[in-house]
Amino acid sequence: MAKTANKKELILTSAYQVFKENGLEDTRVSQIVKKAGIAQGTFYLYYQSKLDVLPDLAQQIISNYTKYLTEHGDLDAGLDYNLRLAINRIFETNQEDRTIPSIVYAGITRSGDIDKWKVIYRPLYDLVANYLEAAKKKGDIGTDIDADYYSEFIISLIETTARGMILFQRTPEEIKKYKEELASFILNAVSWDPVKVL
Amino acid sequence: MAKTANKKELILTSAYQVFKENGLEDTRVSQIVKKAGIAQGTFYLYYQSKLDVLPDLAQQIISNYTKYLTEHGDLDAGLDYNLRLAINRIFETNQEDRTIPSIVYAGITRSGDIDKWKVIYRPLYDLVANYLEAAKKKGDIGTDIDADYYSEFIISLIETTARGMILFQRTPEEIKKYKEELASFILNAVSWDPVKVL
Amino acid sequence: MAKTANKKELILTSAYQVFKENGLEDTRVSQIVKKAGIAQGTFYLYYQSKLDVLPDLAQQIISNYTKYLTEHGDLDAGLDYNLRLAINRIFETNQEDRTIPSIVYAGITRSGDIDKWKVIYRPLYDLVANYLEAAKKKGDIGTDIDADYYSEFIISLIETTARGMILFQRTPEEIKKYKEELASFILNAVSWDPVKVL
Amino acid sequence: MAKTANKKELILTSAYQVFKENGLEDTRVSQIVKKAGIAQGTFYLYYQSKLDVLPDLAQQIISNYTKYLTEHGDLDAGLDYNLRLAINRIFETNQEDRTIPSIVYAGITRSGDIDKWKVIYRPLYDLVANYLEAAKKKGDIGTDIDADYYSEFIISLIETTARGMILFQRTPEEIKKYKEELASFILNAVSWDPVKVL
DNA sequence: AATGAATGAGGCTTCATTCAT
DNA sequence: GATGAATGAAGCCTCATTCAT
Repeated sequence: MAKTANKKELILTSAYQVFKENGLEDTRVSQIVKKAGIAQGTFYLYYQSKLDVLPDLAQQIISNYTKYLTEHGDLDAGLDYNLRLAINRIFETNQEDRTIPSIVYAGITRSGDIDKWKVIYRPLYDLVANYLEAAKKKGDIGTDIDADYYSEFIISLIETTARGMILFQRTPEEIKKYKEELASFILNAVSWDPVKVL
Repeated sequence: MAKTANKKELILTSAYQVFKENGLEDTRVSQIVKKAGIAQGTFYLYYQSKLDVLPDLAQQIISNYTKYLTEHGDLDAGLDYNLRLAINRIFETNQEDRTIPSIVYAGITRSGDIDKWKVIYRPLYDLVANYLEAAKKKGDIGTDIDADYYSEFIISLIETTARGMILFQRTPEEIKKYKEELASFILNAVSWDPVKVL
Repeated sequence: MAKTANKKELILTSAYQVFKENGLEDTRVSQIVKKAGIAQGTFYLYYQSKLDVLPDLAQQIISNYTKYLTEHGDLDAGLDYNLRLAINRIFETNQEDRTIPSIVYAGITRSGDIDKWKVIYRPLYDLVANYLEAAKKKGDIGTDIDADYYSEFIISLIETTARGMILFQRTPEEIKKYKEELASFILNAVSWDPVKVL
Repeated sequence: MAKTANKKELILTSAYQVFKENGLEDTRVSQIVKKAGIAQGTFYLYYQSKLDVLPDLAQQIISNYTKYLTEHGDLDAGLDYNLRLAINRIFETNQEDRTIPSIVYAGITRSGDIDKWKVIYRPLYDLVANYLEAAKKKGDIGTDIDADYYSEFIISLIETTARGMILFQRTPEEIKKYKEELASFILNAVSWDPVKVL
């Protein structure tokens, strides 16, 4: 039934908006259903609790990263370019929507279904791993690094640092500096030679 | 007054235990006071809410890291040695007590008093920055890296990765591998030359 | 229409099973329809609520008593024999299915249609009354007892006592003793002379 | 603290009144606390649910029977007198308050704590057993009857029959007749010789 | 400072019932 | 007749917080 997919979509969209407005803690199921224009009981037809929608939401967020980087990235442009693209995108997204770190972090932490999260992050990890493998072939970075582990470290570090920008309320100037230092740190980590901070 | 300090200590100790047993969400003030053997109202003489005790708890955890590394670290032993010491210590502590990531993260996220956190982490950041500066002087690592930023990245990355070990229930073998890769990643990031994974 | 009778039968059968498993309170219409393999709405085509099926269920239970006693009883065998037969049967049925007292009692208590219950019990009362009348003719029991009242007392007492066996979780030995004492009590009540407990 | 006993007493009193007005099913905890003039949460300091108060209520009801019979009964007056006193009292109490059978029956049925009920009924059983023993000594009734079992049967039968009066909405005339027949049934059951219905 | 009985707001969740298909 | 997604009223119960002692 088309209606079904529709209801779930409605819940997802409105849950995201309410989380954004009120934060995770202060979001009530009643607010979600009100915004979605559905009955209270309908919510429980699709999710068990407000936290239960987090994986689906995170799925969208992470997918958007992957989608954006796939569309705007350029394997030939070098690791440097693609890495900075990723940093910018993740920083900006977090900046625009301060609730994202909560959704993603709290979602992972509280979710009973941890395997879901592996699946969610997989495409993003693979994308970055591809960057690394391409750079290896071009001779830009060390051939002995393990792309699978390093891609995880890279994504984790970018996300964590982006989160810190929000938590500690960094100014735009500070953020700019952090992004540069972060890029240098990561590039150093993978490169044959240390990359100079510009 | 000794009594007063005693009560606060009691709350802290028992709060920690209850958090450990039940997790942050499922901890009730009533459980904390019960375990502490004090009256419900007494809790509010010292803390405003259960979340209000998190900074004090995190303070202890992070201080323990600093203390341990100060005692067991050795500036002359080289960055490699001290870094692996830090990784091991943080991984082990998280492994022994799975509630630590929640305490530290949720503490930061929910705390109204964000400046408190800067103070808490400062000594640990400084310690790692010292390692870097010492390594610079010895000519082990690049002189152009910014020790302040890099120390933050390093600590963040270790903590985030350690947390991942728990969340994704990594086996001891996997954890060992992760620790090695993580050390290599960080050492690469700061060194003149890439460090080979053993 | 055969289909219709079929659905009602399905509901009755599955309702009985669910009551048996979960008890009256904890039974949901959703469970009944699930077990019956029909749609939620279909239930309401035949019954107004879960309590509404109780009279039909009790009807079956009480009819089974009457049927069994009619088939296995023997007017010539004397009151003693038939009474013990009834006690055994009612005790055993209750023992096998602990939900029967609830069905019968709650059915009567909550049912709006009390006349239905008079009809349900009538055949069983009449059967016992027949036993008493036959015994009167044979001179075994007092001619001045009112068979209509006494048959009610007898059935009520057996059912109540049988229910007590379950509630108070009597052991098989205790139950045996209760059955004997109960038979003696009832036989004394109707006989010219007290009947000795064996 | 005197206050404590007070609150529990308040709950008990008002619960009884609300049960009486609305019946067991249609009673809400909110109604009980409103009538008691206490906060909703206070209720749960003393009872886990509305059903949880039933044993305490039944305790009072059964105790009242015992108390009344102890005060108005007369061992020397003979079993006949005391039995009719009990029948009258139980019938009248049930008649005055139609919710009593529900309280007592549902209380037993739903209570998790079945031992509580044994304690509640014990004094009443003992009282009737005493009547029987006294009658034995006077030679009024058979010496071979077991007073413990018979007293249970007698009380059960009176209560069940009294309940039937309400359920089937018997007229005062019918009730009178039932009481007589019931007395005769019970007296026959214990006597050396059948007692004539007057 | 310490106590702990009392408070009461309000979110969660269930589940009988409906009704468009 | 049959379906089952959707409804939404309504009651339970928790639990942080207070305050008289």
